Amino acid sequence: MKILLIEDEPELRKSIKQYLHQEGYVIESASDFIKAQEKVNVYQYDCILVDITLPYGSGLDIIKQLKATNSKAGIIIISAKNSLDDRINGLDLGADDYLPKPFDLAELNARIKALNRRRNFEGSKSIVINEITILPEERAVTINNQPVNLTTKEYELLLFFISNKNRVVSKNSIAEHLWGDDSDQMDSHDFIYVHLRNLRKKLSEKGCTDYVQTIYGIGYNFKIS
Amino acid sequence: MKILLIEDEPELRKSIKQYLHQEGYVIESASDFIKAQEKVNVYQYDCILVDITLPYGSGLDIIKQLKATNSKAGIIIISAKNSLDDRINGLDLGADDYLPKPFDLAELNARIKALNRRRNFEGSKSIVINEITILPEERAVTINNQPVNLTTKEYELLLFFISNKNRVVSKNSIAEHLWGDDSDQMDSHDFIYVHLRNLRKKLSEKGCTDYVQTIYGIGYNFKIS
DNA sequence: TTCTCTTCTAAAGAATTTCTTAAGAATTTA
DNA sequence: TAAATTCTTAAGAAATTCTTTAGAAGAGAA
Repeated sequence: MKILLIEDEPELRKSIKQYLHQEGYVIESASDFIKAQEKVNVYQYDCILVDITLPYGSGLDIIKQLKATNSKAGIIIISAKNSLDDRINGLDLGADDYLPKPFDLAELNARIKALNRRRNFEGSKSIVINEITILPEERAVTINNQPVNLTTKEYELLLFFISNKNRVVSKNSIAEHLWGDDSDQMDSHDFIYVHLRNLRKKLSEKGCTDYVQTIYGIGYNFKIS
Repeated sequence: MKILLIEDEPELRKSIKQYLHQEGYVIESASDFIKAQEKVNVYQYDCILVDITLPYGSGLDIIKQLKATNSKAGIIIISAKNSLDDRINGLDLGADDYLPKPFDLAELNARIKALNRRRNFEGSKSIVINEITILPEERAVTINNQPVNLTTKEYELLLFFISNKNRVVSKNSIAEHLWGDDSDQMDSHDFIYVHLRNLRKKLSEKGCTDYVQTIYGIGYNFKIS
């Protein structure tokens, strides 16, 4: 968890750095607009704390720049300028939160945590299991960067296995998860064999074998080391 | 461009709806707090026009709710209560603009446009996706500098795809965005196939193929690298 | 109005996925 | 080992979803 603090006032900068370091964050800082720009252009951060009034430029322009480059960092404005206009401007530009000075360091920490909670919650951008990568938003699966075309059932099956990795899942629990209520009304679950086979085949065609182990009479186990 | 109007006064509601419809927006409305809540919880809007004084509740609580759920909709307060307090309250809660009643419909339109300009790329001068260039202000699309004639639906469809690039969009979400309320009353969404086909055709005539990928049984994915 | 362009309806058939069935292989049990 | 059970694989039927076409209905402009 890497944070960039953009703040010109030395005392405040120092105390924030110290505090957040204690909280377990990796924290860097910039003391003016130009230094901030340099940092932002070169490194990636998970979160950026930015003051609006800076020597040589405005924090708002930093935010603009971050957004223009599609930075994925969360942005929290920390500013004494708590006029509504500034606040609205900042949030409009895409900042995630606004914290008026003076503020409690614990409050800042809470905001950072909340921001993280929010953005991790937005659905993890990717799930990586060795050579298998899943991008849920794209509903796409790649193995060694080669796309794998999975049908709905195959995709759901894979996701179910992965969310139960290194755990044995029964045929029944698979059926329940993939077919829900309908699974009761089905007189056999044999077609799971078919979907599983197709999934295994597609995975092994890309070189992924032995992931889904059969536990005879019990179920299956998606094993990853 | 989908707008939700929350306003209890029938006459005003009707005239705003009519006006904004003419301006080319997809517009839905809610006449009280409870109906507004239902709408807001279920659908996504680009912009929400909200009156503060409503039957069964306050518009301010709607705004709170929107912010709590991380809604990305722009919020414009339209209210007769133009006391400074209310205004500040609303803006503090995260509303983007405040329009005191009575107001000119043209003024409302201008505010909506300004809000859009601020928050999404509809305001940006141009959107460039490889060989595709879109000039939102002119509502013009070119491919390799050759103009492409798109109908309204095709244009909106393209914009919706691009604003969700590399993400799967379902047929339902397409319908909701392009037809709003009306999409419920339609017994099928098959006509999306037609518009999509026409869009694909026009794109491919200029050499743009394979942008819109079909995710069988799920939806579509506008893929750009 | 008449003309034109856009949007929607309807329907055929192509493509894809899902499920059924069944033969045979593997594993367990007796 | 023989029998019973469970799993793998394959082929194909059934169901679903998508593409494409043609044309009717509707909206807007001349």
